[in-house]
Amino acid sequence: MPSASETAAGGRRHRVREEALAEILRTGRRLLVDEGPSAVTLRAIAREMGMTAPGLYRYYASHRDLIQALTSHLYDELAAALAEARERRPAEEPGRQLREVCRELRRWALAHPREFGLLFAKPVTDADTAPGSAAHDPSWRFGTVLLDLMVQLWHHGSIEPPNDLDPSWIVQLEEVREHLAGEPVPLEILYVFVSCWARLYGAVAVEVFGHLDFALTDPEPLFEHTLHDILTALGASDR
Amino acid sequence: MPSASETAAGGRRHRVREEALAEILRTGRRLLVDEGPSAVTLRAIAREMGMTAPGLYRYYASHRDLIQALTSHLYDELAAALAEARERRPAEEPGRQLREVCRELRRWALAHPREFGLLFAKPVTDADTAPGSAAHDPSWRFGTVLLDLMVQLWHHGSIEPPNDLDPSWIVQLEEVREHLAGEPVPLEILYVFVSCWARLYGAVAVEVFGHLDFALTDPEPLFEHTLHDILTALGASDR
DNA sequence: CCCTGAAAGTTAACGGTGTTAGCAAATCTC
DNA sequence: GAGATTTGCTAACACCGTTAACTTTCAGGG
Repeated sequence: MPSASETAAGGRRHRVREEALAEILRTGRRLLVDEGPSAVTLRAIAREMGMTAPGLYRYYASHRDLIQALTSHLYDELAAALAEARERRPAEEPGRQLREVCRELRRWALAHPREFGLLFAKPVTDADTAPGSAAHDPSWRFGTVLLDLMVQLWHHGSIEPPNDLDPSWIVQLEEVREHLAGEPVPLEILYVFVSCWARLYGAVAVEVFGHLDFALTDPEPLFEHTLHDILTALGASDR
Repeated sequence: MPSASETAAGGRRHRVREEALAEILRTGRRLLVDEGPSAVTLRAIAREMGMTAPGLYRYYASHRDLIQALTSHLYDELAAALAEARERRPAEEPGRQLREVCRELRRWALAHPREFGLLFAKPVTDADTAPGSAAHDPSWRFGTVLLDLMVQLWHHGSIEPPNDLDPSWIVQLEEVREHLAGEPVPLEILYVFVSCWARLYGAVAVEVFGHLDFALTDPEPLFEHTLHDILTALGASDR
């Protein structure tokens, strides 16, 4: 029988372990923010926590795993921030909700550029995110906030589907469809979703990665223009 | 007086040095492509070249400098590829030229994702590219290929300037204007250029960085759609 | 022709990194 | 309290960037 000091979350031992796991990630993130990705080192994290590097192997099997866990955590944090932004507008107006969510994505990215870089500049920058890896699910938890909202928008608004849908896409789009709860979404509509996501990602990335610095100090108006285009494509014009 | 074995490029000694500099970069790039950015290491490069790591310091002052030189070289290669693509269409049709150049940018990025990542996912991923650093000029040599073509397009075509140009942009845009040869370009037109660059970068980056993999196997039609939008905004519709 | 001096490359070493093996202590379970 | 499990340690290995000091190579001037 479990000891009396247990909580609902299953065992005191288990609880302090969870706290240690969290502190490792917290420390790693602080290093990431303060000194850049190359400073997120097992020894540095251990040093900051007052322990030695090999001790961390009781919590993460490798440096790679630790970074992956941090990535997952950040995806969740971003998804939570987006969900919170969504709630700032009534559910009856998914257009306004989506606008708020897109703005929050940009806001979060600008406020946390290092974290954004870890999440969204990765697959090519270093180790490959395997299809079934631990970073896959969290990335979906993030993306679903956007996709679900687009589905709502599809119900409320009037998306005009493209007339020329490349047949090679159908296979992959059907896999995406399975990830969406509720009634099935037409593939043409999914195409619009994907193209809007591409546009949104591009608008945020080009700014956060510094590829507008050569010309603009404040790209916000440009982003707002892009956002307007996106919402129009989704049948949710300015009001 | 110089020895008889000299070539036009100034001294045999100097020539073998240039070749060594080039081989270092070549080797570093091969490591980048074959094993990822974290494998581009002084010791690995030296090992592949049959020498020892400290020897490389006769050529580059630090690992950072070497990476920066590699970055510059890749910017130049990309710029050359774009220029070559431009020449595939007659100068009288800057619209077709620009389309070819944009396609070549995507082609190059997909064929060299690691290199693209080094060039275009950097400022946030690690060390900061200082404003006056050596990577600044090469990045301009690349960007100018696009900007010059847009200027040509402005002369030939009909770009409709936006009616609401944020006043805070004027200062920075004027700095961009100085980098362009020939007659001065109106700031409103420059705004269109910048917004098209943002769109182009986003379209390529979202694909190369793998953020369409969840949905699409072949994003080319999506890119072509984006490209059509870009050319339309520049007053160079499909034909 | 040899002599000089710069350039190129070497080895040895320092502190940093991820990672493994083996051990000691603390803590939970019975 | 005894046994088992978890947690953290130290020592060590291979790799990294970087520096210092040394040797070798070799172009060029007297």
